[in-house]
Amino acid sequence: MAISVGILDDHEMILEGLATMLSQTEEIEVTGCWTHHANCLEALEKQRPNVLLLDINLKNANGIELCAELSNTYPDLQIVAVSNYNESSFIKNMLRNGAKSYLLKNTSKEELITAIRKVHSGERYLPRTVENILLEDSLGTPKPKTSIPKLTRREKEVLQFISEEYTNGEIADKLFVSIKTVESHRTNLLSKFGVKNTAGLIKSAMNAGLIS
Amino acid sequence: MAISVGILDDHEMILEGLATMLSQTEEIEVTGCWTHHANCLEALEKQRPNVLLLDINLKNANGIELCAELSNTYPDLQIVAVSNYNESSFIKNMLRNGAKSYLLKNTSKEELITAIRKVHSGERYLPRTVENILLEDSLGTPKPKTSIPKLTRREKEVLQFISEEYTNGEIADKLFVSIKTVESHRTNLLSKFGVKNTAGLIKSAMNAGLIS
DNA sequence: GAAGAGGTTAGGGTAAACCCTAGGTTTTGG
DNA sequence: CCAAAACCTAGGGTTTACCCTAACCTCTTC
Repeated sequence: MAISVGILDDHEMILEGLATMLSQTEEIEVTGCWTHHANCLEALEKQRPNVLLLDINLKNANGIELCAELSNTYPDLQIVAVSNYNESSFIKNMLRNGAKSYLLKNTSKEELITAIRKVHSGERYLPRTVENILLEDSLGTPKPKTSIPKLTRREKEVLQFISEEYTNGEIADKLFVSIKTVESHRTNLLSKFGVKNTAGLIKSAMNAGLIS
Repeated sequence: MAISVGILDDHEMILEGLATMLSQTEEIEVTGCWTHHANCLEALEKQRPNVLLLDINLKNANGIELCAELSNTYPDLQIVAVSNYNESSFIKNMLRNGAKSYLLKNTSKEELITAIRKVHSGERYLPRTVENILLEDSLGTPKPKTSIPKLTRREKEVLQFISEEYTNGEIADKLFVSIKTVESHRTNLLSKFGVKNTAGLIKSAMNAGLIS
C-alpha cells in the first residue's frame, strides 16, 4: 500500500519538482497538487492523503496558521512543512502547530522521501541542518532572541511611520501627541526588539515581517 | 539535436525539480547540475551547454554579478535567470547583465520549456507576469526608483557596520578615520539610495539584498 | 476597592545623526 | 601624460535620536 501525499505550494515550479521527484518512488503516490490553499481545503474534505507537504509562505494565506487549523481538523493528517526560512522561530511555530517535519527548500530527494516515510509511520523527522538550528538556538549564542515581540497599538503605528522615514516630530504631529511621547514609544520598540538604534530596529522588524 | 542545458541553483530541491521537469522533454538535455558556483565555472570551461538556468540568490556568490561575468566570458551561452524576486530592479539588472530571460519560481513547466526554446533560438523571452512588472514600473507609479546603487569600497564597509548597529564613532575607530569621514560616507549612502535617514537606508539596502 | 500591571503621555539632558562645504588622493579616459 | 571625474578625508553648525525618570489612565484580580 503506497503512501498517499498531497502538496500545497504557491510556486508551481517547486510543486512540479516535488511531484516529479516523488512520482519516481514506488512506495509514494502523489494524490493531489494545489497552488491555492482554497483548492487544497476543498480537496481534503473529500479525499484525504496520508501526508501533506505544506509551504509556509503562501500568497493568500498564512502557512503557520493554516498548519494549526489543518492538524486540528484532521488529526490523522501528517504535515511536513516546506520552507525557505531557516529561523528557529518559524521552525518552532510550525512544530508547535502540529507539523511533524520541517524541510528547507535545499533538501535532497533522499531526505524528502525519508521525511515522508518517517512522518507516515508516526515519527517526527528533522534534518541535521534544522536540528542544529534549534540546538544552537536553545544552547544559545548569547544573542538577541529572534522571537517576534508583541507590540502595542501605538508602537505599531510609530514603527510604521519610522519605516516610512518620518522623524519623531513629524510622527508626533500625525498622532497629535508630544515629540517626547513618540520618543518613548521608540525607546520601548528598541527595548522590545533588543536592539541599540534605528538601524537594528528596521532590520529586526523587516526580518520579523512587521514592515516591508 | 537536443538543446543542452546547465542548471546552477543552491536549492537542491529546485535543482532536482527543474532537472526532472526538463528530462521529460525530448528536445532538451540537461548536461549539468550544480549547487555551487565554483563547480559550475569549472564545468563550463570544459563543456559548455547551450543554455544556463541561473539562480540569483546564491549562498556564496552574487548571481547578478556572476551573470555579467559569464555572459562576458561566454557570449554564446544563453542565460535564463531564475529567481524569487519579482522586483523590477532585479529583473532590469539581470537583463542588463546579459540574461535573455527572467523566470519567477512559480513558473510552469510549459513556460520553462518555452523560455529555453526561445532563448536558444537567440530571442529574448519574458513571461507576462514579468513583462507586467517592468511595464508598471516604467509607466509607473511615481515611486522612488528601485535600481540598486553602485557603492564604493568605503560605503559598503560603512553600510555593513551601520547595519550591525555600530555608531559613527565606533565605525570611525574600526576604520581608523575621523567621525566626520564616516558621517560623509553615511550622507553619500543616504543620497545614493534616495532616502532621508537610517530607517530608509536599512530598508532599501535590505530590499536590494546588500545586507541581511 | 485597593493593589498591581501594562499602556500612553511627557520633561530634561546627552549623544548621535545629518547638512553644507572643501581640500587632498586615486582612477579614468582622451 | 594631463585633465576630469570619482573617491576619501574632515570641520562647523543644526537637527534628531536616545536615556532616565515619572505622572496619569485603564483594566484586571483578589
